[in-house]
Amino acid sequence: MSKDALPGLTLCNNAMLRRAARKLGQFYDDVQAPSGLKATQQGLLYQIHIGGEPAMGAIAAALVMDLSALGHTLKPLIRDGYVETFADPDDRRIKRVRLTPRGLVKLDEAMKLWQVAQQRFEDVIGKDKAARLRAALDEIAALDFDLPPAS
Amino acid sequence: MSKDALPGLTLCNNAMLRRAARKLGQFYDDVQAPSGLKATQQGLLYQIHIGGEPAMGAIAAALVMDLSALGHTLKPLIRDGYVETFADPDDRRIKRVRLTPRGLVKLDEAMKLWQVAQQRFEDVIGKDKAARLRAALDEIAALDFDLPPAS
DNA sequence: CACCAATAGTGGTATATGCCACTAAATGAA
DNA sequence: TTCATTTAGTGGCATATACCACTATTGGTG
Repeated sequence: MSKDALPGLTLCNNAMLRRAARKLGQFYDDVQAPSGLKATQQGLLYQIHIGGEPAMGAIAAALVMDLSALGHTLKPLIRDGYVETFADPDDRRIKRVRLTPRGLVKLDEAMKLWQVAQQRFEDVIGKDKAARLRAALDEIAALDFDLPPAS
Repeated sequence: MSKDALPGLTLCNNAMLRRAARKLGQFYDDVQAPSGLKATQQGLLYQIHIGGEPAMGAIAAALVMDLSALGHTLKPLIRDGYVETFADPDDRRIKRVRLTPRGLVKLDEAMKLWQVAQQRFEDVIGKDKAARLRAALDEIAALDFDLPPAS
């Protein structure tokens, strides 16, 4: 069997997803670079902002992200003074997160650039297609792969 | 706790893409774990396999990945003896990559698990929808965001 | 030939993410 | 109340990825 006959990685849903994520991530990062925030950081700040002093676990769940990964990602943002954490008074296991005033300003700044990137992407790909894509991606993020055997 | 009233990050194409990539990546990784390879590594081995001793730059281009990122990602695979590199005799700047016999065996093993993950995902999401999704993702990976140079 | 610009990779540094082992705090019995 | 269990985070380690500065080659030019 010749290698040339083998199907490319175009068939792998996961590989395609990652590849597109790299491409789009580079684009959004590029546009948002002047703010000093990566697109991921801007998204995280936004999530915290609209979350109402969310618990770390809540953020991680919303972003379908490992809790420890969230903790690591948060560190540069805390170091730079954009977010701060505090223990929930009713349950000291819970650590809540909020933006600092400085973080709020920075988020504002980054959001303006985000709009530019978002707009340009949708101009290029088409608004409808983008909406359909997001719907599909949302569905994937919500999937449950668990096999339904004994329980 | 439904904060779905606010314009969540569901609107950001990039955030949605990353989130779905995390989710799907975790699933594929999980299924492929018994092989000892991450899904990304399996994809990379596969790309090398079908590439015919590709140059590093060619791999990076195919995967829409930074060249230096590829170099770093390759290191564990070289360390574990799955791939090896050699200089192109006609152009010593170029470094070509190939699978070792051991790498080929490992790829075979991982591909069997990949099929399981791939199959299960498509069972859950629907084969048509998966195909359409891959097409959209392929399109994104091929986009050119450069502003028209107004020449 | 001598030089300079373009090309291909390397290494360092930083963020993004995941898993695992471990700690602390709350919970649910016994 | 006491103790096992569950829940929420932390820290360490490893891979994934990007950008930048730097090196080694190759090619084109005067």
